[in-house]
This record gives sequence, C-alpha cells and structure tokens, in this order.
Amino acid sequence: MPRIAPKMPKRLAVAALELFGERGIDDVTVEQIAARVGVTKGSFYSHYRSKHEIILAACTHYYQTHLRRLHAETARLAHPRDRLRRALELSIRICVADERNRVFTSDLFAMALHDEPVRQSWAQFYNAVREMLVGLVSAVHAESGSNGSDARHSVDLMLAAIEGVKLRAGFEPHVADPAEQRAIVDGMMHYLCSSRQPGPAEAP
Amino acid sequence: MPRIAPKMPKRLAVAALELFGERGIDDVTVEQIAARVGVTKGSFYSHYRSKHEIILAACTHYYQTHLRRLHAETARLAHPRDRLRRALELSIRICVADERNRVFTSDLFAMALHDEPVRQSWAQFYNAVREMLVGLVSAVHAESGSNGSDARHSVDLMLAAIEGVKLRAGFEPHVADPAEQRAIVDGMMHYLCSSRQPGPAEAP
DNA sequence: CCGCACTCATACCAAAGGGTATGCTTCGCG
DNA sequence: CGCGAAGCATACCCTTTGGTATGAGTGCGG
Repeated sequence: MPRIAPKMPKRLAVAALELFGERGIDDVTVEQIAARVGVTKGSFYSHYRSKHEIILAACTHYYQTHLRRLHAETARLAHPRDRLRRALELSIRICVADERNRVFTSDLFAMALHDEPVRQSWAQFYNAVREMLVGLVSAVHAESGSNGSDARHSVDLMLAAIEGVKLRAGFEPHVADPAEQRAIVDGMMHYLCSSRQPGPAEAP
Repeated sequence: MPRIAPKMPKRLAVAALELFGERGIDDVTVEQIAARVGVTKGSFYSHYRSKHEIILAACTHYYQTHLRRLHAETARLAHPRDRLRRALELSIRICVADERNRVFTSDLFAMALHDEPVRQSWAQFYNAVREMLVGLVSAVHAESGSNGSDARHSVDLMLAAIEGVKLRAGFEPHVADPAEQRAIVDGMMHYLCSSRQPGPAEAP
C-alpha cells in the first residue's frame, strides 16, 4: 500500500463521527471505524493511540464543522435581527431533525460528565456558540438601546432550551414539524429581542 | 438465608438507581447492584430477567419519586403563581445541584434514543411533568385571562430549557450558584407568566 | 416431620472488544 | 541499488461482563 496516507487521521475522525451519529459512541468499535475507511484495526492504532483519542478528534471535527456552518449561514444576511433568526432556525433545525447529531451529542454529554478532556472540549465549543449568539443579540439590542448583560442571560436560557428541544425531539418526533420549529424560533426571538430588565430585584 | 425477601425487587431497583447516579448506567455491573443490597449476582437474576429490566425498574422508581416530590412541594402553597415558582425552583435546583440526577438522566437520554421501552417510559414521565406545569401556568393565566394554548408552548420551551440547564451545569458549575438559579427561575417565570400572543403571525 | 418451593451463592461459560506484537509491502533517499 | 522507515494486515492476548447451571439452605404448609 502507498507509503503516503494523506489525511488518514482526518478521514478516520470523520468516519468515527459518522458512525458515532449512527450508533452511539459506545456501540461503535475501533474495527468498524477502521473498516469504514478501508483499513484494519492495526492501521488505526498507528494513527491514534486509543479509542478515546479518536473520540476527541471526532468532537473537534464536529465543533469546527458546526461553527463554520453557523457563521456561513448568518454571514450572508445584513440585518442583525435576520442573522439572529437564521442562527436560531439553523440551530433548531439541526437539533430536531438531525438524528445523528442527537445521538452523537447525547452520548457526548453523558461521557462529558466523567471525562475531563471531553467536558473541556464541549465547554469550549458551547462557549464559542454562546459568544456568537450573544454578539448577535447585542447587535439587535444596540438597535433599540437595551441592556447588554441581559443578552447573556437570555442567550444562556435559549441555548439551554435548544439543547432541551434536541432531547425532546428524540421522543416527541412531531417537534420536527416545520410549524413547531417556527413556533419555537418565534418564541425564542420574542424572548431574546424583548428589551426588559433581568428581574424584579434589579428593576430601577 | 430467609425465604422471605421482602421488597427485594424494590430494594434492588433503588440500589441500581443510586449506583446509576454515581457512575452512569453502563459503568454499573449487575454484580455491583447485587452487592449493594448484600446479595450476589445469582440472586439478582432470580428477581430480574436482565440488566435491562433493572434499568426500567430504576427509571420507574425515579419518575415516581420525582413526581411525588414535585406535587408535595407545590401542594402546600395556595397561590398559583407561588406554586409555579416553587415547581420551577425545585426543578432548577435538582437539575443544577444534583449531580447524580444529571449523571443518571444523561445516560438515560442517550439510551432512550435506541431503546423503545426506555424512550416510552421517559416520554410518559416527561408528559406527566408537563401536564402538571401546564396546569400551573393555566391557573396563573386564568387569573389574568390569557390564552391556554400559549401555556402549552411556553411550558414546552421552559421544560426544554430546564433539561438544557441541567446539561450546562455539568460543565459550568457556577450555574448552581443561588443567584444564578434565581435569575434562571425569574427568566422562566417572566416567560411563562407574560400574557402575550404566540407570535407575530397570530397577532390580532 | 417431610417435602417442596423460594432465595441465594458459587462456579463457569461465552462473547465482545480494546489493544499489541509481529511481519509484510512499498516507497523514497542516499 | 540497497536500506530504512512508514503504513498496513493478521493473529492473538487479556479483561470484562452479562448471563446461566447447579447445588445448598431455610421456611412454610400439609
């Protein structure tokens, strides 16, 4: 076989991510990942030290792909409100309709609770998404002179809601209906764009 | 050993739930569950046909305990708004501060995606919690003459947010701070109690 | 008091899968 | 042209764990 194995580590990571989305992280074997790119397990271990390493590589690939897509889809629009809506639409669509995403990230959440490297990688990704959304919400508020610190709390709650909607869609498939998605996005836009004080205790 | 083993299946289910919360479902062995109640694996299999059965039993126990607690904590209050707030406070407190709950339910979510009985059991539990919260929100709206169908959508989004906050607290522990919890509950109360139309398209 | 049934422990089986050691093939460089 | 290194496949090891078969002990009912 050729001595040059271009991008084999990357191809393995991509294959792993696909399989993790199809079957869940624990139900994918190293042998299956290797077979997906046409090699055997021995080859796999000449590129990755362990199954744990390929999991982290698959995560990294997923984060980069997701963030790139989010940026690409919103960069086309000029108005901050439209960009925010588009970001929410994309996020909700992926969360409710992309079963592979749900399977993979659900396993990842569970794994993150007892695996520090996985937890840290997810936290960084989550923060990157949050910063992007906070920027979008702040831009919307700047048009109506609102409180920026409110944006962060609102975004936190809506990001949490997005993750929760993803879980809910796993056992209530009708959430993926376009009308349901629209209602969810409308609810989130209303919540994020309403200019209000954070809570009674902080009311002037 | 005594022929009468009072409530052994229940004791095994409770022990399983504790262990699942400590270590995650997959990382608990049947042997460990049996040992936790002072017997061995052979005994376990005289009460349960499989590990999967004890998982379902642990789920059932968890759902019943959680619902009972929710009802007990809110039943004491008279005003619908106070009951709703108390239900949210309890839910948020459990979600952010109870690590065992997070570990167990995260694994359960991941498992529910490819396990029909687990998914159905979770969906039933989720629906029971939702019906309870919808009832509380409707009672609040009844005091101010609002749209009942709006309550269902709002509750859906806030339930999703609760699940998402649970996940977020797994990698951002500061979410468990009392001030953060209060801000989250305030945000949710605001969202649930505001009497508004579902979206611009449906505005009169 | 005996027999039966229940509950339990022990020992074992089987399967799965992460990981490793070894050897083969090919290519590039000196 | 030969040698060394890279990439790969094969065969195997080892551990873990779900599950089972069998036998022992005890209590209850007739």
